[in-house]
Amino acid sequence: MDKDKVAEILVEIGTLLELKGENPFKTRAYANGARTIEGLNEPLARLVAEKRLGEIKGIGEALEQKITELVETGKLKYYDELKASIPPGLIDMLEISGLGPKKIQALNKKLGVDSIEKLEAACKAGTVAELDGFGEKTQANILEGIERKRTYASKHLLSQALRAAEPLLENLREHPDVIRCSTAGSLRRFKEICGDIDLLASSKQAAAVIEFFVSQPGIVKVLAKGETKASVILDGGIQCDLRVVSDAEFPFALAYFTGSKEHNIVMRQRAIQRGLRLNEYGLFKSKEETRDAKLLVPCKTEDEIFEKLDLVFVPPELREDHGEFSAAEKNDLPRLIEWTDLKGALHNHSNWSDGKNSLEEIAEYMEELGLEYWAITDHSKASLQANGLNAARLREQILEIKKLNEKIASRGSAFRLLTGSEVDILKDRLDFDDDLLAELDVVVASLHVPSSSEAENTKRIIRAVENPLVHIIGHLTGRLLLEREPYPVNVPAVIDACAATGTWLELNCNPHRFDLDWRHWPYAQSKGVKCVINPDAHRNEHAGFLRLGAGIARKGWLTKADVVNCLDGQKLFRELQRMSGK
DNA sequence: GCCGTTTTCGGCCCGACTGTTTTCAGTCG
Repeated sequence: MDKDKVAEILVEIGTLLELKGENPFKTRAYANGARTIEGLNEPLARLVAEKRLGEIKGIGEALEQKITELVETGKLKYYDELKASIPPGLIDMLEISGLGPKKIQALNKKLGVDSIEKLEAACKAGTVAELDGFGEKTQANILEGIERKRTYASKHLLSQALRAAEPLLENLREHPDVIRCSTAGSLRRFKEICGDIDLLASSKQAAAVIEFFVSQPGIVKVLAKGETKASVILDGGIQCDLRVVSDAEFPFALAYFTGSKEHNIVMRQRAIQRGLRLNEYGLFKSKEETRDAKLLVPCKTEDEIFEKLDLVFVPPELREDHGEFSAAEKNDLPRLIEWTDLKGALHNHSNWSDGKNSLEEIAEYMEELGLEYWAITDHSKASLQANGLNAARLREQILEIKKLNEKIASRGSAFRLLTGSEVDILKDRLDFDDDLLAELDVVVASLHVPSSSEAENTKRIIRAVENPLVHIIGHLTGRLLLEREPYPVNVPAVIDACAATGTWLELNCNPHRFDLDWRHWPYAQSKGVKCVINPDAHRNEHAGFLRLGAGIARKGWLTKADVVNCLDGQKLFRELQRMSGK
């Protein structure tokens, strides 16, 4: 069993224990263990075989035994028994906002509710309101929560969350009572999927800012509104929370609301170890709760908070407790890539296959953006649904692009379109012969019709990796976020193969894909495998995906040196030619 | 369930908001 599946089961055990009313620290131990396993850079099977799991922080005796059983037998008796003891409907109920383990337990024990349907019926019959600790209001909120869960998914693409957040932030910024404001939460950390939007503002007039916020256009419901905090549902179903603090508190609140839960726990632990207390209002020289300004360790920015905890500044994207603390302690954090480092892209489409724009339109637009190169890699003939090019049309396109490039050069511009193909990885070969591939500047090989077998997919992809004419493996796992699971493929094995041949791996920055996932990049980087951030653009506006892609690359700890399309035109052309032996 | 320069037991991050209460439990982030 692979590490992702193991991690998934550990998370589920944590959830099940939570529903049983177990000690919350115990349930957290499972969630922590899952994250630790997920973030391993070493093959889990090897750690198990060498009995070294226990050496990892966060994995104790009990978890070591359970993970070993999972890896060696593919099953876990403890998990199966636990799962059988809890009606599956209770887990679904956890997704209703306002319902947690305690309430669900009470509903289950006293009313026999074990599914969302039964819960809805009980609410409508009025029996929920009669329970101790419940009331009319709670009953109504549960019904509303059920309705909301049905109407809206509670997960949103990063790009959608950004689009919804930007106008709100813009308006807040212009409000006269707002001193500073920022996104926070998963959005600021650049998670590929956001559950909600977190906004933070500083002001001397918190109440006025809250009032202003809840009256914004596009708000369909106000869920909660207090003196310093409001929660609303936006058109489209995204929940948005605003917190308002004083300006002195702002950096502390920003750090607090940006870090993942796990990151924040470590931050607070570091404060405690230093005899301090950290919360969203400040860092205090105190062991008890306080907001006493005399005890405050003043910090004007987030940098200073990290400094006081003997850390260098950790960029928001890294605040996941995925190793940033040990690196920041040693001043060993990488200088992450910036989106402005990107000089072009190597996987894009035109109206010759399934894209919208013509070659001329693309060249003009990308040159205008200040990019140095843009590869046209239309689909190959096997992708019928995408109007893939056959050999004759591709050769025709190569000529077109050469002519267009001459025209651009004659104007004295250094911008170039590159010829290329996104060639299908077929069952036993690539969709084009090597002769044709050798005529192209860039070859991206992608698997579009995977098999259901991991071994088979991995074998096909590695065969493409080993073809010296293939520069890049496109969207390695084929996932579509919130739509389609990744197809089964042994990612570390492909990374190892790329390391051996020098083949590049794509970070497809279409916001529906973000494939390869950021969690895999530290391993790729450790093996010296280079990344190419590609928008897979099907229309000119998709060039904007590059900015998102750089954010995801930052989340994967990548630097300018790790990303091929940070090279300027000349260097990149030389690299492409060197790889294919020209 | 994990962990240890307050160590092998007794801690484990912290505060806002809501609804049900009349001092607090549950939930959320």
